[in-house]
Formats: sequence, C-alpha cells, structure tokens
Amino acid sequence: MIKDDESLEMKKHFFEGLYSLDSINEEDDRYEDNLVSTLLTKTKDPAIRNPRTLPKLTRARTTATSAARSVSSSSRAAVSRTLSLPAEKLRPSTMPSRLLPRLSTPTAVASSARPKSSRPPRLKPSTFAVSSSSCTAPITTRLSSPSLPDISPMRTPTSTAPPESSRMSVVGSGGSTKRKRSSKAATQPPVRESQLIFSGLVFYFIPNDIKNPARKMRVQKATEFGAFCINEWNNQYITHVIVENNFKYLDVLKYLKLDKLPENVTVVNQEYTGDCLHHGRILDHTQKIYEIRGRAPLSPPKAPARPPSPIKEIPPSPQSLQIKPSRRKKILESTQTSSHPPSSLSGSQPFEIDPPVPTRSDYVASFAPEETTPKDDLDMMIDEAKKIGSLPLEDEEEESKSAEEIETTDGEHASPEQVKRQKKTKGRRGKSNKPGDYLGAFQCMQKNDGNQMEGNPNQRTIEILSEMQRYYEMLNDTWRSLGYRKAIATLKKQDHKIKFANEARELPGIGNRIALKIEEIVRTDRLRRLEYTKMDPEDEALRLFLGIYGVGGVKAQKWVDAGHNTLDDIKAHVRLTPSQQIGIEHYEDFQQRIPRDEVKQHGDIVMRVAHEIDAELKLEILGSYRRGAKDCGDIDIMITKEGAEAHSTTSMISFSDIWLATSRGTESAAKWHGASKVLTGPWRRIDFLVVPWAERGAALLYFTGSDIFNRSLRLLASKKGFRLNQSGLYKDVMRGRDRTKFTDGILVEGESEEKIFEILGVPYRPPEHRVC
DNA sequence: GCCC
DNA sequence: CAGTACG
DNA sequence: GGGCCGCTACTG
Repeated sequence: MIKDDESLEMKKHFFEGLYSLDSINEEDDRYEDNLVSTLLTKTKDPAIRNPRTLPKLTRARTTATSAARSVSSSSRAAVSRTLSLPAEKLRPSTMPSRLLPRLSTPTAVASSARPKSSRPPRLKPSTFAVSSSSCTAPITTRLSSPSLPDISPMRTPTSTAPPESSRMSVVGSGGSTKRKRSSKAATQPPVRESQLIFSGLVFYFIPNDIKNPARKMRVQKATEFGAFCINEWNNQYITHVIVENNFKYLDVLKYLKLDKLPENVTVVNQEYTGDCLHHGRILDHTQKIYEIRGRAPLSPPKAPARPPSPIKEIPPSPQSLQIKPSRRKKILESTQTSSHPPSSLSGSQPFEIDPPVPTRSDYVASFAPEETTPKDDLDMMIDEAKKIGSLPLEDEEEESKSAEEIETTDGEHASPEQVKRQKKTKGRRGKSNKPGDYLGAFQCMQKNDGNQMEGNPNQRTIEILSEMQRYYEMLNDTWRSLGYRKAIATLKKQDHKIKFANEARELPGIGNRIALKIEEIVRTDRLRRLEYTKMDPEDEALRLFLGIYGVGGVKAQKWVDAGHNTLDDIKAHVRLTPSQQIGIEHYEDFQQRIPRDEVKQHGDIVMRVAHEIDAELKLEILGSYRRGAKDCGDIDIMITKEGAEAHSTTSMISFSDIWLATSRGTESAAKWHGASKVLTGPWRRIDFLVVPWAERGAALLYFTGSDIFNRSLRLLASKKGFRLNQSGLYKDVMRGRDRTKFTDGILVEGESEEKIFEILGVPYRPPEHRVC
C-alpha cells in the first residue's frame, strides 16, 4: 500500500525524528532503496514534547531531578546543536523546529508528502516538525484516506445491546475471572420476556459441561433467553441438542451412547443458538449451516431412525468420554446456570461435568517415556530455586532436604497433588542437580536454545497451547494466560516431545490441567477445549480487535460491546489514537513474523544512519533477535553511547538530541515505538530504546528478554531483596514506610549484564538461553 | 493457568 | 489517572 | 487463598 516514494518520505521522517538528520536522504541515496520508517508512537520526554507538562512532571519527581531536568532541557538545544549532526548538514533553523515538531500539527506532514519525483534537497522545517511529531499522524494521514480521521465518536450501544449484554451478564455471574465481560454483563439489564425466544425449550449441550467459556456462554445465554439447559440426557424433555462443531454425528452418538438420536429432538451445531438470539427468533434448524458434520441432511426432524431403545436413561455417561469432574474446577467455575432447573433433573448443577479434555492418562503410566533426553530444568525453576537459597549450595541443600522430609514423612499422606509436586521437585532436582544446580540449569538453557533454533519437538503442542493462552488473554484473564505462557516457555525448552501427562506434570510451570491438555494434544493433535472457543462471533471480533496495535482488552471489549465486528466498523465509527490508526492500517503486516535477515536489514540501515550522525553511537539489535530467533515479532534496537551518563544529561542529549530526555537521576531512557519497512517489504514494528551508558547492562537484559525470563529474574531479584528494572539492579533501601522510597534503593549494578546475574546469584545465561 |  | 505496551 | 515484573515507559 505504501509506495516507494512514500517510503522514502517516511524514511526521512523517521530519521529526522530520531536523529534529526534531515539531510541524510538527500545526500545519501543509498538509503533510498533500503528502508523507510516512521515512528508511530513516538515519544519521549514529555517535557520536550510538550513543555507545558514539564512543571507537572518535575513536581512529581524529586527536586534534584527536576533541577537536573530543567538544566538538561535548557542546555538541550545548545547541545543538540553542537552535536548531533555534522554541522554542515544541520541547519540552524532545524533546531527549533525540531523541538516544536512534536507539538506541531501532523497535518502538515500529510501535505508535505510530495509527489515522488522531486525530492527537495532538504526538507523544509515544516516537514521536520511533522516528522517528528508525527510519526503517527503523517502515516496515518497518508495511508489512510484523508477522510478517515475522526469520524463520529463511538456510537453508543443501541437496541441490540440489551440482548447480548444480558447474555453476557449471565456468563459473568459465574465468572471465575474478572473478565470485563463479566462485570459489564453484570450491569446489564435483564432480558425482557418478549425476548425469551427459547422459552419452553430444553437444550442439551454436547459436550455437556460448561468448561469451555464459549460454550458456557452459550448455555447461559440460552438460559437467559428462556431455554432450559439440562445436563442429563432425557429425551423426554430435551427438545434440542446443541453440538459443538468439532463433534461429528457419530461422535454425538458415541457421546450419548446411543445408536440413533431420537426423532423428537432437534440436533444442531453450536451456531444455532447464537444465530437464533441474533435474529431474535427460533430459526429453521434444518438449514445446512446448522447441520452437524458427518450426518445425513438433517431433514426435518426425523431422518434418523429411532434409537434402539428409548435411550438408556441417564446414561451416567455423557462422560463416558472421559469427562471427568474436577471438583477444583467446579468450585471455581461452576456457574450454575441454575435458573430453571426442571424438576427431577438435577438442575441444581447443570453442567458440572467437566473437562471436556479427555485425558486418559491411565495408560500413560505404562509408557513412562523418559526416553530421550532428560528434560532440563527451567530457568524459572532455577530462579525459583535460587531465590530460595541465595547460594547455590545453600539452596540445593535446602531443597533436597525439604524434599526428603516430605517424602519420608508425610509423603504418603500427602494429597495426590502434593505427592506429585514432591515428585516433581525430586525429579527436577535429580536431573539438574547431580552435577550441581547451576550446571543443571545451564544445560537446561542450552537445550532450550537448541530447540528453539531448530524445530521444537513440541511445536504442535506449543501452537495449541498458545492458542489457549491467546484465548484467555482475549478474555482478559491475565493470570490464566500467564500460566499458559509459563507452561509454553517450559515446553519450549524441552528437547524431546512431551507425550504424557505424567511427564509433563513434572515440568515446572505445568500443572495437572495443562499436563492433561498436553497429552490430549499429542494423542489427538488438537484440543477440544480450544475448538470450543473458536466460534463465538463475539470472541472473533474481540480477537480481531486485540490484534490491533494499541488496542487492549478494555478497548476491544468496549468496541465489541458497542456492536462493532470488523476493522471497517472501527475505522468508520471509532476515534482512534494515532497508534491504533497505524495498527489498523498495518494490521496484516504487523501480524506477520519478521525473518531474521530482514531484522538485520532494518538494523543495518538504522545503524548506518545513526553513525552518520554520531559515529560513537552504539546500536544493537536486541529482542528475540539477540536471543537467536529465526524470526521475530518486531525489531528492537538499543542505542547508547559511551560516556553518555544518565546524569550528564548533556551527554545523553548529545547523542540523542530530541530523544531522551530524561529524568530521574540514575535512569534515563527513552523508548520509541514505531514502524519501518524495507522497500517492498511489509511494515514492521520497530522499537528503540535509548539508554545512558551506565545503564546499558540492565537495558540489555531488559530488551533482550524474553519477557518471561525478565519477569522471573525480576521476581527472583525481589525475593532476594533487590529490585531489577531496565535501569539497573537496586538493593532496597528502606522503602515502604512513609518516605516514598527515600532512595529507590541503591544502584548495585547497571552496566554489566553479567554482573547482574552474578549479584543475583544466577549463572550467566547467554541470550540464546533466555528463550523461555 | 501454576505455585506456594 | 487508566490503558497499553515493552522485554 | 493469594501472588504472579517493573516504584517500567508512554499516551491521552
């Protein structure tokens, strides 16, 4: 969509903004065919961007800081003037405009985009302004049709809202988590009688449980709209059987343990109820779209012959499948759809049946695959372990000791879970420990690395679990999502395929639930639980919106609630932030992975430009690239310069001019979120992190990730009384109590990555081993 | 979700 | 301040 | 039954 000339233009903007090199392009054609970029979120020091905010910010910070800040700001101009660019390139006029830019209107940019052919020797000041400020605006403007900008504010939910919302509310009632939906739902008005389109109908869902959120929602909505959902088979009452799409006709029979379905019941797929609600009436269930796979046309009611015997009443079995009730879950998730439980049927707890996830681990035991490699331990574990005992030996001792104790003492009495856990612990230790904790850890890391680089044997499993993770993320279930992420991280480290629940359970971050899922995935190459979640229209929209850069759970849900379903809807009815506009414009591009080579290309170009401005700048591509990934989700580049100290604002500024700015004594860093592209390639997300020389180590650690690794390391640090962030490792100095941190803590280390590891008592892990 |  | 994003 | 990273950084 973007033309080359546009690219060029953008490139200029980008560079101008970052490096304030307006002249580069002109004199240097070599960039022309390279890349172009634009910042989307630009950013940086608020003071710079908007002087008016300065006072406020300053106030918030310590006085010392403010002082420093003011100084820096004042000196900034001067400094920048001197340093940044080669004098000849830099035009005096540029400076001012440069600073203003951010404040200036983006619109200028748009207009500035000139026809490809003529490339003015230099950008006009206006362009500058634009560029800098604009990274966002410009792009948008130019990419999107001019008219797009802001249209009407989001429209308020209209009549349609009630029904849906109400459905949701129901869902929310049982809500185990705090998804917005729940809350929102809770406030929704009840369904009016006239809307009880399912009144008088009795639904039986297959699988017959509400473990799956999507299904749960269907059940609840159906109930809300008058249906009576039961969890025991009884063809005398049941009018409709709603089958999840992943079930085929034969699966249904099997599930019900029937040879045939009774003719008096209507069998439809999962889409039916939702569609009925959508249309506000009972739809013709004979339509093809409601047919179950693998079944002869659902000719009106009776195509199938009669079931041999009326059905064995209450087949205790809908679970024959293996749905096993898990009380734990029950407690948490049981949302009773209670509403109208019909008499005899145990309506009291409809759908308490459980895990659709089939997990027959029974036979697993026999296999006990330990086959290949010993699984490694995960860094997480390591971290955990370490945190427990700061010193290796120490912790090892403790751990083993505790384990023993448990084992010998109450191991037998311990609950199954505990036993497992113990076992797990033991197992881990056994493997990693032999040589020594660290060693074990180290190996683990290596394995991880290898796996990641090549193809992970658990690829498929990871893919599916990732979908689950995304699903929960979609539901705004932060913690469950995190749980999956950790489990996935562990799986990624394995060098052999985890096939059984038993072995999976031994891995850190993988509990019973996920272990069972892993087994199911391996055995069936899919996860029913997940498939159930894939077809809720609302969820689809939610997923779609969440994929937009700049749109999170709150916004996405809000839009869905407002009735939006497509990106076009959004573009047409919602006012978007610059980031979101870009996020939508490049929706597809941003969703693609970036080949390692391309990341390098972007990096090289940025580097060249940067060096032209200041040969002393040190740039490094971090993120997953540094971890050795074959492809990355975005491009992360850290920029620093020897001698640039946090405090010497001047020095910092010297190399970053506009960028950086900042603040807080010890730390100062600036981060930019933008987009760039190489000639014909797709647009890519690119992030810049400008850091003071003294904080390069911590920044390196931070920007290299992975996120899970960072979190675990930070958690470990905190357990040891440290504080780790992208600026450095701090030793806590009395904080808490009134004084808002008198001192944030004393900076212990920030320059060296290795030292940070060392201080934390964690063996150094090369980037490739921080995959997590 | 997992873990303590 | 909440929301979003970054690793 | 509660924690789960950052006194993160940026935007509006």
